[in-house]
Amino acid sequence: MKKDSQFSSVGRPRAFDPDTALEKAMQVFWRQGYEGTSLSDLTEAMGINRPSLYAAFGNKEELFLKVLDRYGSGPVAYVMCALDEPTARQVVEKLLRESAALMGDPEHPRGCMAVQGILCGGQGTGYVLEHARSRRVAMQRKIQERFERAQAEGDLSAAVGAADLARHVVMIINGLSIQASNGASAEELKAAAEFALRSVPGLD
Amino acid sequence: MKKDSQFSSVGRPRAFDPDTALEKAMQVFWRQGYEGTSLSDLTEAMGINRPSLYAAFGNKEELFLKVLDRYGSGPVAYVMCALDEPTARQVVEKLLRESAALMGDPEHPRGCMAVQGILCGGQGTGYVLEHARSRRVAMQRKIQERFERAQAEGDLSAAVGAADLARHVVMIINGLSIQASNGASAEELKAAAEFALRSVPGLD
DNA sequence: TGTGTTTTGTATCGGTCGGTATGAAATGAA
DNA sequence: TTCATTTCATACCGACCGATACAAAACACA
Repeated sequence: MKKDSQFSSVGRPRAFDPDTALEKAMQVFWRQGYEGTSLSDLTEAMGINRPSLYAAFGNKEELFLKVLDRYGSGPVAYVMCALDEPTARQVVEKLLRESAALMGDPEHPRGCMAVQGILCGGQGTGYVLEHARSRRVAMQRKIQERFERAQAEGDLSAAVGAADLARHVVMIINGLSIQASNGASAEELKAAAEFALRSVPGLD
Repeated sequence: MKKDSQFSSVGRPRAFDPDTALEKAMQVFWRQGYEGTSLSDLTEAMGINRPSLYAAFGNKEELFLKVLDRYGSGPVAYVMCALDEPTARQVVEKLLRESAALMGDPEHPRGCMAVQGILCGGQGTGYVLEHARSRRVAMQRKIQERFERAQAEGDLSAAVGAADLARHVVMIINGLSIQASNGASAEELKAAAEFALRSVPGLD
């Protein structure tokens, strides 16, 4: 019985901060994708050596899943936050504007990590690919449920399908991601979000 | 001075058809992406061995570029074809409907190859990545120029920016691609295209 | 039947991949 | 000081990567 993931006061203390190391790993995966990132890339960026990485994070797959968690609760936390907006219109506004802002932010790599780093993949990447895909689907479902609530509360027309609208919004966000990786500037992304916002039907 | 790419009547005849081999290669790259596809995957799918592949197509990079050409003049030829429609509205309709049809077609891998197989990439894939990106940008520009013509011809409101509209349409198409790789059915993709079509502004 | 030419199959190249064995170094406890 | 425990750094593992060397095989031509 090992007491893993529990920091122990005995033994040699680790010479790195797991949280900042995870942040560095996220940057690399974000920029290069899962398959495009080698362990050498990771250890160099994280400032640690291989055995330390495996001891702290398991292996490359598990590290990426941890990075995905961090990504969801960090840079794209605005998604869940946007669902708390009072009306469907404000939810969509916040989703699109924050997405454009994030993907145009020069501080991060371009585009969405869950799109950038995961779409493609050979046979060895089945598990990671499936995991990230289910995350994207889950996000879309959350948005759909929010729209269903909005219809029940009366601030969204019942004429449009909540599933259709949610899918449309997610498509716009993913479109923004690809525009960003195509080299679109922050201003262009902002303009694209506003343009799409003007065209979404059913939002009072 | 070698006379390459010219079929010579002398010497042992090749035992495979380069065109069908290229088709097989496209299927694999489409499904697995550039980095996710190994030479063993390619030779197995194409039914040829390594030296034959190199003699006929150069190397992995050149093969992928040839596949990209084939992709543009084959499965996605409808894009250039759609630009010949008489009005901007019909152009957009054809673009979105054909995109949804292609990406939902169970005969091909899901999604768009230029998105699926190229977005992510490490340092070694710079040239291929840049090439495919410039293709996506060029396609968007073609669509923009078509809209500018439509504005000059009067079937598209001058109130909307041609660049904005073109970018929006491309974003929808790319969004469809990601929906497809998320597992959306052909019917869902069709519905998504119709929904987006209803919401595009400026189309009479 | 040779002879030159091109493709074929096999076997292999150096390099890099993800993942580890091993022992030294650094701590708290005894 | 000594020991148990944990992390550190080095060096290495087999497997696979993209790419080739080499010679046998299959053709046209003489």
